Amino acid sequence: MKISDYTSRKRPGRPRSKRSHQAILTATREILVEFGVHGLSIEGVAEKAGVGKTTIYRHWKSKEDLIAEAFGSIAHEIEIPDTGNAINDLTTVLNGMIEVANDATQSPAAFKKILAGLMESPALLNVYKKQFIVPRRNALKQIIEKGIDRGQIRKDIDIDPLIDIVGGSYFYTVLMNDKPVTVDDWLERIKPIIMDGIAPNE
Amino acid sequence: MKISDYTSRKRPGRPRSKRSHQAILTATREILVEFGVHGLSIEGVAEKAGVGKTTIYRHWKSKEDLIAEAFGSIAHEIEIPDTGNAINDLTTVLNGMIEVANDATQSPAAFKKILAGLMESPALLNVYKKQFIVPRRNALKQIIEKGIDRGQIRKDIDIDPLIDIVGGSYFYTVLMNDKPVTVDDWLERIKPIIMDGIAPNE
Amino acid sequence: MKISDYTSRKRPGRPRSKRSHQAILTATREILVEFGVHGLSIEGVAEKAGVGKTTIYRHWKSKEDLIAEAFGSIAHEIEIPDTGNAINDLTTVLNGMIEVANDATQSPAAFKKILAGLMESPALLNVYKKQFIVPRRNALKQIIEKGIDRGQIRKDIDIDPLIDIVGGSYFYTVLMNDKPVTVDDWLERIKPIIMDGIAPNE
Amino acid sequence: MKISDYTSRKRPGRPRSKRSHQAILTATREILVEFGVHGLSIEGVAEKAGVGKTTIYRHWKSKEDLIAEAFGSIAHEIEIPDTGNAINDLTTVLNGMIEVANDATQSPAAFKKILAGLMESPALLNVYKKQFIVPRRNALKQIIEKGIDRGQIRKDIDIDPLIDIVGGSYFYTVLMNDKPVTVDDWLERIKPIIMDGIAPNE
DNA sequence: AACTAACCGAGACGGTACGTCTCGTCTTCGC
DNA sequence: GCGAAGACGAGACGTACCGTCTCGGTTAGTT
Repeated sequence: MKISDYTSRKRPGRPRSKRSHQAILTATREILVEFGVHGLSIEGVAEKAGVGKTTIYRHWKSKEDLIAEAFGSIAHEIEIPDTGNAINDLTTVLNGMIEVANDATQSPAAFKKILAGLMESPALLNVYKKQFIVPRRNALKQIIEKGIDRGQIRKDIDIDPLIDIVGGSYFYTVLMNDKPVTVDDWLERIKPIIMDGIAPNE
Repeated sequence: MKISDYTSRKRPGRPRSKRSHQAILTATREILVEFGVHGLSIEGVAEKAGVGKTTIYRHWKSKEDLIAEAFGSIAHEIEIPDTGNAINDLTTVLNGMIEVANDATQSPAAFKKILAGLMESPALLNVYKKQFIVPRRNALKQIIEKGIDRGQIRKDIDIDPLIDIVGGSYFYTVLMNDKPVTVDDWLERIKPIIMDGIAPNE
Repeated sequence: MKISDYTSRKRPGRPRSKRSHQAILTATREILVEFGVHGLSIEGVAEKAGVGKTTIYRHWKSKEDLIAEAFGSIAHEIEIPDTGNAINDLTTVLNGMIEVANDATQSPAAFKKILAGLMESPALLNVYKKQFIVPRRNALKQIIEKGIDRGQIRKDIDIDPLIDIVGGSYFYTVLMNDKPVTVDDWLERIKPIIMDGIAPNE
Repeated sequence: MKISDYTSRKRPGRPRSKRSHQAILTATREILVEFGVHGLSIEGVAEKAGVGKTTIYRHWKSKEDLIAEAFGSIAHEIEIPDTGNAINDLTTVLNGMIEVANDATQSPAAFKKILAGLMESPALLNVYKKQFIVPRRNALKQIIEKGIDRGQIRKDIDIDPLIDIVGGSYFYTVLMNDKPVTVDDWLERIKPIIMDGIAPNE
């Protein structure tokens, strides 16, 4: 049983409080957005959530686990678009990445701070990988593969490195720029270079 | 005057001890390599360097400042190669980036840890930018420009985004992979995609 | 509620540890005896007591408060003798003062050091007054008053100044002599002078 | 040569500055009066005197030595009165002790603070003994002896304990009272008790 | 209805590190 | 060589959090 599986009702005794669980997650997310990973302390979360520290450690086995779950609600799952046009679908997914950075946290600077904070430990890095990268990488991959099938993208393309390039440039742009990432900052600038690489050979 | 400008002999009183200054930097670098930014404490540095904490705070105004300077000696300046062949020169610089990651710190995992640690604060991020990115970006830029002049690289290329892509993918590869970056992991994989974008149109 | 009132079980949360509380007091007393007020540091107490510094600050709001309480267990309360003979009773109390100096701290030099240390601050001086002087002064006063009633001490005596003289000479003897105070050093020497002043006029 | 013997002009080089020496003593005395022994730091003295710390340590080998000398100018030497009336002479000397406490330091509270501070270390205690007690004890002793010769004081008196009682009660009164000592507080209160002990038996 | 197991909050626990302070000493320059 | 300025190693200060532990008191679902 996962430590945070508070819903499981096999075991005896008083069940975990959903209210507390939720309050902790909310407090965590708010602190994360306002102060970043760095400025988050368990004691701070406990106070903000009106909860004992023990309760937090009962639900999550570490600070990192808590942050992981809270980050999950920022970089939520995505749907994979399928309009029949691979280029459009790619653009949709990539735009979605920008939106996460700018919208999900209210303040765009917050996303940068959080992202940077996730580098603090291998565990948190894995959170970023699992919660953010993997779903998007999968989406891109599927779209590209479909695009290749449809002849919209040239078929000798090496998909994984391409996605790494896109993901890396996203990551880099988010972290290194002082301003929030915009479509023009990132997508429009990399497009010409990437496009040459994926445009179907005629 | 910078707080760490211990050499300036305008001011009266006992001059800052070069020996202590150096011992602190060395201790910092060693701790950084072994334990990462996260595992570095001022008290640890002081003890390892055989120095009082006050001396550290006298030379650097914060932990970040100290790390910045110590990082500088890991990601040292580079020379810009000029063999007449832009592609070769680019490869040299990019190989150099891999070497920094793998050699400068003895342990390749260390570089990943340090790099991640530098994301902890905007100040440290700037250190990475200034100490690592800017010199390499400048090198790449010069080489590309010369390559364009010589007709080795097509001239409608948008240089800055291209370099961002390369830098981002480097950064991403270093951080996201569990193993040290190798030429094959990174350079050989991105080459085909990048090359299509820069190869001269004939 | 006093900060050190760890016994009160009105408040929620884990109760203060009596074991730690006691260990701190013991360590404090031992350090006090060995090194004096001057040589006592909170960190030293914490280490000797096997306790975190925070625990000390949780139980006592300052170093002075801690010393005050620790001193209390050196200069403990006294019982007021009542044998019917005021002169004997006085002698008992005064001998008790000598015993405190010589016995309670194991080493007589220690009492001198501690007493001197208590002069360091008005707060500590008050501790001495409250913990040491006041109870003894009260005892002497009661005995003298009873002695006057019984006609053992002349009734026109001015009690307070007399006690001041006795207390002062005690204090002075403890502080100024290099050796521990003995009955002969102090009590026997002042007796003739005092006695003349208190012997009943016939 | 005493370390503070700045006047000696045997040795080569720049002579010690009387100006600095004096400034240090003055600053010390002023800080002593205002903040007590406790509140005096060498760094504070250096700054107030406009002098380097080294200079202080060149003139006095320790903080205690400096305080000793500065205290000397507060509890200055006394003259031994000899009016032919021992009781009058005693009163003069004792009044002088009160004056030292109240006048020499401007603020009477200061004397209490300084006196308490002198208990901090055996060295300082010796300063008090040597600078303050010994001269006054000698004066009292001489006067009493002359008084005995003249038949003004009874001759079976034990002089030393008597003086201890007087000195102790002075010391005690200064330290324990919150207000400055006055003639009435101290001298007038102890007189009746002491007098009975010294009045000549007729 | 009583029992019991796991929850809850509050807050204490031993620790580590922080950045600041002052100690008494050391080291340089310029008079 | 003295005097000033100020750096030096040392170590204590009181504070902030860490992750754990310990209370009295809930809150279900068994018996």
